[in-house]
Parts: sequence; C-alpha cells; structure tokens
Amino acid sequence: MGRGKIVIRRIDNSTSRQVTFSKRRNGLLKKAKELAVLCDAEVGVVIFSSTSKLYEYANTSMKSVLERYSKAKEERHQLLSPPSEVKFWQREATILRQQLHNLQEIHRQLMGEELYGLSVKDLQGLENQLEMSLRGIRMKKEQILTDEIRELHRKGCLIHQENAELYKKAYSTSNSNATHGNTITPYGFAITEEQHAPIHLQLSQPESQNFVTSEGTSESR
Amino acid sequence: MGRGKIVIRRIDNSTSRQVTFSKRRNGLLKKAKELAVLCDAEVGVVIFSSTSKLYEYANTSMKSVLERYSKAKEERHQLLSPPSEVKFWQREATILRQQLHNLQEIHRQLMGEELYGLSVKDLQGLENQLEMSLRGIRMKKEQILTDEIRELHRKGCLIHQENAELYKKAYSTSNSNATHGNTITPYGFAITEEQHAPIHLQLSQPESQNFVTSEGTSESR
DNA sequence: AACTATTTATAAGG
DNA sequence: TCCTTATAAATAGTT
Repeated sequence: MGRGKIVIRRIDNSTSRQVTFSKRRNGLLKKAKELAVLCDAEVGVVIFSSTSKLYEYANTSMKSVLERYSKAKEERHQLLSPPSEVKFWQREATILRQQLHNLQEIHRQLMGEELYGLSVKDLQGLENQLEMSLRGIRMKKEQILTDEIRELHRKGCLIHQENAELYKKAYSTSNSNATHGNTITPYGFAITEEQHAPIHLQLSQPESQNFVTSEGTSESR
Repeated sequence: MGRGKIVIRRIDNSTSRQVTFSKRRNGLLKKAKELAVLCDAEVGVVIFSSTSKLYEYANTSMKSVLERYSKAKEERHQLLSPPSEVKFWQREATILRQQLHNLQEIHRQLMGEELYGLSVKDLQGLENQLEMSLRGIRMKKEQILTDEIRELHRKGCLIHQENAELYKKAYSTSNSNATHGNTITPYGFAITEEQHAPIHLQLSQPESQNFVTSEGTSESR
C-alpha cells in the first residue's frame, strides 16, 4: 500500500527502516485499538524497536492482559519463581550463544576462512554472494566519489564565475574603456566545463581495474 | 476500507462482530509480523475475543517478549527478587545479544547491505577483504576440482591400461598371429593426457560469467 | 512532516 | 469460513 509493492524482508537502509517502523507501529497500534473497540476484545501489544525502545498498547491495562494471558496459559511466569527464572535465562543464553556461533561460522566462511567442509557447490554459492556484495560496495563507493566530484565541480564553476565577475568589475573600474571580449581568466577553472563528461568514465575504472587485477591488490585495512 | 465507511464503535450485531473480529484479528497479526520482519523489532500481540478465546503472536516467543517487557518496566523494581544468579544470566544474555547484534551488522556489510554510514575508506577496506576472500574461495574450489579431475584421470589411465591388457590377452588367445602395432583402444581415454593442461583455464571462467548475470533475483512473499 | 500513487485491508454480500 | 468486489485505509516513495 504505497507507491510500490515491497517484499516483506528486513529493510536495509536504517533511516527508511526507522521511518517505516514509526509509520507501521502507529498503524499496528491503531488497528489494535479498532479491533478492541469494534469487537469488544481485550488486546495487548508490545513492541521493542531494533534499538530496544519499548512501545505498548492495551485497551484495558497491560497488567490485566498479561495476567489473563498467564492464567490462560496456565503458566506462572512470575518474576517470583527464581528457579524457573534462572532456567529461562540460561536457555536464552544458550540460544543466543548458538546463534552467535552459527553466524560466526558463516562470517568466517565469508572471510575466506574455514572452507574445509565445503563442497564445490557451497563454494560457488559463497563466490556468487561475495561477487554480488563486491558489486554493491563498488557501486556505493563510486556513487560517493561521483557525488563528491560533482559537488566540487559545481563549486569550482561557481567560484570561477564569481572570479570572472570580480575581474570584470575590477577591470571596468580601473580602466573603463577596455574591450571585454578576451578577458583573462584568473585561474584555470575554465577547463572544468570540458572535464564534466570524462569524469564518469574515469570513475568507473576502479571497478574493472580491480576485477581484472584480482591478484595484485596489496593494501592494508 | 470496505464497501462503506464505518464508525469505530462496538458492533451491535453479534454475528457480524464475530466476522469482523476474525478478519481484523488476522489483519492485526499479519501487520505485527510485517512490522517485526521489516523493522527488525520484537513484537508480541495478545488478543482475547469477547468470548474469552485467546489468540497470540510473537515473532520470537511470547515468553521472551513478556520477560523483556517486565524487565524494561521494572528496571528498579527488582528489589523483590535479588537472586544474583538471575541477574548474572540476564547480563550474560544482554552481552550475547549485543555481540550478536554487532556481528550481524558486520555480516550485513559483508553481504553488501547497510552501506549507508560508511566512508570511501571503509568501503575500500570491505572491498579488499571481499576480494581476498574471493581469491581464497576460488583457489579452494579450483583445488577441489583439480584434485577430482586428477583422480579421475588417474583412474581412467588405470582402466585404460587394464583394458589394453585384457584386449591383448583376448586377442592373443583367440587369434595368436595378429600385429599388435595398431591395437584399437577400447575407450577414448587416450586423449586425457592432452586435456590436462587446459583444465586450469576452464576453471577460472565462472568468475566473469557470474559477474555479468547479476540482476535477475525476484522473490515473492 | 506532507503529499499522492499504489497497494492492501476489509465491509458488504453470497 | 471462504469467495468476490467495491471501496476505504494504509503506506512506499518522494519532495
């Protein structure tokens, strides 16, 4: 329900993820209220943002909802029962440790380490993934550089223009009768106009360069 | 959002209230899921129908949500349960969650996602890392394939030899006077010798192939 | 934060 | 409960 269809998948861009979170959080809470009112239900919603901020809604009270929930579930997840509490957190830690472990393994493989148990197919998959990542990263890098250059160019043009104006003014003030057909440009910014086109070509070089010269890259991070 | 606009007020007709409850309950749960996935949030929803039937959703687990909720709400109300063991495990879980979070961020960057806050230098570092990884993975892949081919070749030679022996034996048994100068080779394994060299060249092909075919990933939910 | 083109949810009806 | 359809509402992308 927007300008375009989206796939339900974690949003990469953290800014738009945050914006979407805000919009959809409000949407969810509104829907929860409407459900409660329209259908005479008791509803509770708890949301933790990815930054661990808490948002909640309950048409009655969260306490009521949670108590009713525990009762319905016939669980006393009371904070007062220390043994099960400890067990819960131990399990939580175990799960987290496992997840961490799994991710670490994948990470090592992505770093080109620990390739021992992998089949050719696995390796091909890794290779494809890395190539895709590389493409993304190079595009991003190129974009940043292009933007930067474009900005510098813009500024250069402005300064050049300003300079030309100043020259003209200074010239006409000191020597009011001169021909202004061939004014001397103060700095070498006149060429910048012509440089505009080739910029793009030069920028796309690093990619193919790196691609071809895959062996000879010696640089420290 | 329907054939007509409605006012948010308890639906009198119990049948249509029930129908609406069912529809909107599903809608709410769907929205909750989407929010959790899209925005990387932890979400819990509890619904009691007017007939006290319980419906729930939690992207992680309801228990986890509720524990986290209680903890967030009673950060200082912990005077009641001071068992340090619980605190220890909670801290453990927090640390692990943090580590997982950090690693996930790095992982996403390695996957070419979330490149927004990165500088050109960071990107260059990532690029170098990925290139190094790629080189390692390709070497590993090539090695596996080379080994495999070498092994097949060895076996092929052995079988060829064996076959030649058998042919000779069979030939000399049935027809003892034939010329053995141009024995017919039973299978085409004689060429394998010449194929040994070009193998290396063929193996490095997939690289450029994958580089060209990049866009075609479409996924539905 | 506001705007809108679209998608999505859902009210009404079967 | 499920299907269909017209319409209201939500929201993705943009400014």
